[in-house]
Amino acid sequence: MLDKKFILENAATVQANCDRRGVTVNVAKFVESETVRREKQLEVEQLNRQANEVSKSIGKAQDAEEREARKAEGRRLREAKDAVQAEVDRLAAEAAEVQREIPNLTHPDAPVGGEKDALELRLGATPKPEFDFAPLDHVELAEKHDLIDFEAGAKVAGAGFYFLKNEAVLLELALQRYALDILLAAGFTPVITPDLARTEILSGIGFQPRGPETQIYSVENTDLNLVATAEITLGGMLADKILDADELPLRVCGVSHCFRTEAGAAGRASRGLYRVHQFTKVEMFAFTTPDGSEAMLDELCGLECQLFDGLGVPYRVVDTATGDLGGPAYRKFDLEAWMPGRGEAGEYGEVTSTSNCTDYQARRLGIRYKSKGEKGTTFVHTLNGTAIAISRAMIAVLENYQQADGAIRVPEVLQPWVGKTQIG
RNA sequence: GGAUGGGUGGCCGAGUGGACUAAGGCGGCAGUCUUGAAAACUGCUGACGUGGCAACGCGUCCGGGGGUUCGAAUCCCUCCCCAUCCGCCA
Repeated sequence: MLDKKFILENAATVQANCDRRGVTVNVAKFVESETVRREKQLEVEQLNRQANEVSKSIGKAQDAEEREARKAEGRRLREAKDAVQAEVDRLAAEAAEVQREIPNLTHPDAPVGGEKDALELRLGATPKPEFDFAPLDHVELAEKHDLIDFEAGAKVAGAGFYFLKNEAVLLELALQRYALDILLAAGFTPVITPDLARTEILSGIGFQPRGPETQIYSVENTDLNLVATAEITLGGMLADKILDADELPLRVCGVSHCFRTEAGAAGRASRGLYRVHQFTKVEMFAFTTPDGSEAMLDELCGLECQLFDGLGVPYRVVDTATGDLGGPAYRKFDLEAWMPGRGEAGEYGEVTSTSNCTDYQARRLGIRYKSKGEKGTTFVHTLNGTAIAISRAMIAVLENYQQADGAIRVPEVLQPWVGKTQIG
């Protein structure tokens, strides 16, 4: 979330930013509640100070009568304080409600508009494959080679779940190892995170688990939720910590399962593995100083490119438009892989996403840093990026690597872990 | 699931109603000594909010919430979390 004082002092800018992002928020209402709250808060502090003075004087009272008189005075002051405090609490809740809805600021270079207005920045190293046959989509390929059982998934857990079988299992593990090796070389600390997290952590990262259109599965009778991404657990890992400036930037990568309800999403574009309720993901996360986050966003995006160039999958990089940014993101780059079986004659489909969330998450999670020899603390900047989301990477690999005879070649970088050069 | 013990500043840890203005230590910063460093010694050193150019002042904060009291880290209620042991278990 944004700093209260910042919103007060830049109300017009904040409102304009919300409008550009297509988020309906009444910033003026926040300003009104917060302004009055501050005035009332001063009253509370005055009354507290007076009451404290009275309390301290009681021990020095000369006689019982004076002591009783001062007790009464103290009681009166505390009651007066409680009344004003109640008003302050009400106003604070009112302001907080608006504050929670206000998204992060936006990078000035981000394209303005909606999903269609994403700006293509560059293409990957691998050209789109030229097929002299009609390519199959991953669902057909998976069926042909007995790689995925959607029917059993639906029976056991419902539509959107699946069993991976045979080489698909080896591919999943190979993709994880492939990503981890590259990230280890890039200085990331590998982590396997919990697959569940407390509501408080989810909302710190910017998810709203109990809302009506939530993407999040919650566990009944507990405060736990299935995580939608390891971004949640990796950010939460350092919640309430004060780091040393020397430790920054901190790079961690987490392996977790990801669970998403995908409420309201269905249709041809969601066929097969593309939009599922559960998948495995290797996620990058970084904590930086404020002046280090822009470079880190480029670093994370560069790693995503390295990963997909290495896999030999064609892709493009896009700069997400303002209206399509999630609340915490200041700027977001997506990699869209070429999926020959998608749509009528192949389409790009999102496979990774990397965001600079500046201090928006850190402020909620209480993650700060301290520089040697300086007083005070500063909120860190947090960034996240997909290394490999297994299900979508698997679509891209299967569809791009299919052969005329129906076999699927295994990308060279995965062969050591898959243990074969082709499937079928 | 059962039993017990815990949650206090960046970290460790003392503190059972009024000088807590939270002891002490570690760490950090500055200085003395030293060619330099280390050691030793001396001093400073929590967070957030608020007012002030500043010195500094005021308020809040001892896991969360509620209560008792003129006054709570301390007493009461409640919830959460952590540790250890037992039971069960991959």
